[in-house]
Amino acid sequence: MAPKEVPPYEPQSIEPKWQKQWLDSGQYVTRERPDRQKFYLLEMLPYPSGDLHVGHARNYTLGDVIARYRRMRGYNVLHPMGWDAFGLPAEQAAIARGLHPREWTNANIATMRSQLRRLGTSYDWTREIDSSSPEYYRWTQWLFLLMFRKGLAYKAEATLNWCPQDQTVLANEQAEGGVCWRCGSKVERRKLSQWFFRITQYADRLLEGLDRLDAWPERVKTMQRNWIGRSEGVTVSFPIEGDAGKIDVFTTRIDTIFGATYLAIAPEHPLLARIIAGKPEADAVNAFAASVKDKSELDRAQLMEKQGVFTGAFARNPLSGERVPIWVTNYVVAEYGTGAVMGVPAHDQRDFEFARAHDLQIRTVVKPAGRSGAARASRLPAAFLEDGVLVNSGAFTDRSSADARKAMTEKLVKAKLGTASINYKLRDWLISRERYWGAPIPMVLCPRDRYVPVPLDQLPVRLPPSAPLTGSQGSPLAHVPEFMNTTCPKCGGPATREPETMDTFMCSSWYYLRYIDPQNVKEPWNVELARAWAPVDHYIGGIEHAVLHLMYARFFYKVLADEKLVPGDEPFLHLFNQGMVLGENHEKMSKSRGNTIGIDEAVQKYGADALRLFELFAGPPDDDFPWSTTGIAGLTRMLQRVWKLVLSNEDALRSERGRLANAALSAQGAKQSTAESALRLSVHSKIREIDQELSDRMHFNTSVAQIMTLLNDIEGFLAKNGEARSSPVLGEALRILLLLLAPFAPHITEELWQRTGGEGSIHEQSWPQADPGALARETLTLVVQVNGKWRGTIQAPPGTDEARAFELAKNLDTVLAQLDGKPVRKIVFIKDKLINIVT
RNA sequence: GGGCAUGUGGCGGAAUUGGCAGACGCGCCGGACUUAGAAUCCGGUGGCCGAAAGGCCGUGUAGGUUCAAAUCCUAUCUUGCCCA
Repeated sequence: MAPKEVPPYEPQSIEPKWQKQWLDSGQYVTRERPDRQKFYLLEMLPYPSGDLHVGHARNYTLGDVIARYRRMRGYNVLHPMGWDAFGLPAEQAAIARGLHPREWTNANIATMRSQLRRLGTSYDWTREIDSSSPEYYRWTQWLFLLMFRKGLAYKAEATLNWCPQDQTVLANEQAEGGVCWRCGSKVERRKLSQWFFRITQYADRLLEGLDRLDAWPERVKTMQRNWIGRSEGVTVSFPIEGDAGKIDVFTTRIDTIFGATYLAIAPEHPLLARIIAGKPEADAVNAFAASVKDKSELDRAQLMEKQGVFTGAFARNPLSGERVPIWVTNYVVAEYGTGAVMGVPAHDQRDFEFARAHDLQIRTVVKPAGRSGAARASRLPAAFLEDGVLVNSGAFTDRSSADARKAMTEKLVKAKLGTASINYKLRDWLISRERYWGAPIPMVLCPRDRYVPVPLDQLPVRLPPSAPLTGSQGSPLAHVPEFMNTTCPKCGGPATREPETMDTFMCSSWYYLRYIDPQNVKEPWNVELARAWAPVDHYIGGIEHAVLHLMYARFFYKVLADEKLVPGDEPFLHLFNQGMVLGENHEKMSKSRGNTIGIDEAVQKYGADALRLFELFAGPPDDDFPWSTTGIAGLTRMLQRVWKLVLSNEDALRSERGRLANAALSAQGAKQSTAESALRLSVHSKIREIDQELSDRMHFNTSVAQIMTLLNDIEGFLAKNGEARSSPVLGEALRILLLLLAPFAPHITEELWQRTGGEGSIHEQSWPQADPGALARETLTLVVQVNGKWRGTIQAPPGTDEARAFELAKNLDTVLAQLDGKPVRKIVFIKDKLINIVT
């Protein structure tokens, strides 16, 4: 039988056809199916920037492959999509172009939604959410009020991070290293009254939960642990000389207190003004403090030189009784700990550098265990940071660091000069923003009743349709009288609304719960449904949210768990951080570098299936890889070969389908030719290996390679066995090829399934099962080594013993030549694998 | 400075448990088809020696453990990330 003429493969026409069909038929709408095991698969909520490139396409493709695979495996899959639609860029665009943020956002959502559909993703679009819609932010406000009721939301004045570019305050996490997480501007310090969430109350639980997240990348957990920054130590008081006050310092190394030769305090320290009052040093101190305060946190953090001035005041060391000078320095930050540290130059590197620069005493009080005599301080090249044995420490001399810490703490506690305490780097989460495009904070300020929450039945507090957007002058809402002027829900008197909006990280801290019950108008979600679906089984997103979104969402979830609104206490079981797609020049893809490849462009040129395959094939999903124009062309070629192969051998596929079950094929194994058995071995071993990747390891690059190999094997089989075109083994191979390829390239497989008479959608078929009969081999290839070097292979039936293998091996010419009559000293034999002859 | 990653052909990468290094793809070389090209198909493709059979070398570098090391250990360098 001559190969049939086949029509050309035209992704541009078949792909949109199936995308429409899938959407119209509601094939991917998720229904409650208590009879099936649930699988909640989620990619991080995207911000509708309206600008998707092939790098963004990568994690949606990864997610879609998993979703399609799990459905074929019989899971009830929840795979939703929505928009993190509040946020600054919409407002900036409004200022720059006079567009309303709503219009700009809607246009971007429309673009991105169509781009995602054009990729062939299988989202349940009936659950789509828009965090900037009143139907959604009503519940964000509801959650704010829940926090308020639980005493977890409060308003307080503090010195905060202010981004001059974005004209708003930022949470600590969002100003890491002193720069704005969004725009990279240097952050300024401003004293303002703002709303906070008491995330610090959950610090220990956030830490403890990390230990149970086995399926999270270790580095994300480490980053969260570092950010929370728990340290155990002592808060110890240094009484100020000639003053009733005292300076509290926190230290994890109380054992070094006898080496404290000065105290360093932040320029913002509350007692500073008092201790310098009337002193000759006052002017110099004030000038220095002012110059430091002027600098941004970034400048302060990056300043190599440790600067400071003496205040003229002294304090008393509570254990040694020694008099220590108090300095104001630029390296102690008011926000951390108590805003003061004890300077122990011999045992802290920063103190060491500072002491060197300002000629302060360096006194060794801990020496390495087992060495006699303290090193001479003047000759120390650096501070000695480790634990050891105490010297020069009064009654504590000769004790170990650990011992001394215990004893000193006890003594200080008894004397009421210290307390054992735990310090965290984590600060409370600042959630108010001076911007328009966000969810209004549902609080009313009444002259009589102070802050009064808006009653739940009055939610949502709607954003006014417009507000003056200038990018300056504080909260835009404050300039909208219709919004601001209201009545107090408590006393009915005139009152004003809170003019600030919420951090958009609040919207994304709970959205995965809204997908579970997106149309609910009575509550944010139904608790029973949450029990059925939460937590998210597999979460895919970028490493940039390691601390931000992922910590906020965990905090929310724990609060909700306390309220019994969700099952368990961690929202995301398995976390996956995908790598980046770099430009063809191996640089990060960005507009400014001019190396971006848009989704539309790529789909137009190569088709969605080829794009998806390339994104998966180019490398393991957690590594970066560069875009390659010739690389993706190779995937188009592969799809063309699949197309031709299947259509020109349609008859084999049709005749096999439905008539011969796997079992029947296996039973007639004896009747199969060697070539047929070899083909079945290839087919069924691919099932097994692809299965393992899709459910465990997620290295889809090797799965795609397996499918390519299978394609090569089928073509090779046909090239050598032209007469086998009607073989049921060929039919089975083609059917399984299509099924295995379906999650990766959903359109071409759907089209071929239909063209070859398959019933229903290929995506609703069961995933193929590897047939153990096909995997059983008559002979295996054993590696033969002489002295650990490869010298050939032998064919032997499974279970061949050492003696027989040695017989076969020593007859190989290459082995004979190597043995060369030398006596065999030892044989290493690994059954069914290898024999190594040692001479 | 500390911690965690990372390093394999011309390129992307594979080798899941210590057991044939380089699967699969790209690129390149040769051939078929073609007036020619494109597309497609077939063959080759780590380096060195060799007509071939085959041999030697080879996973950043230097050591080590082992019958056997890309894989384990020690030191060191590169690049990246996090912390300071």
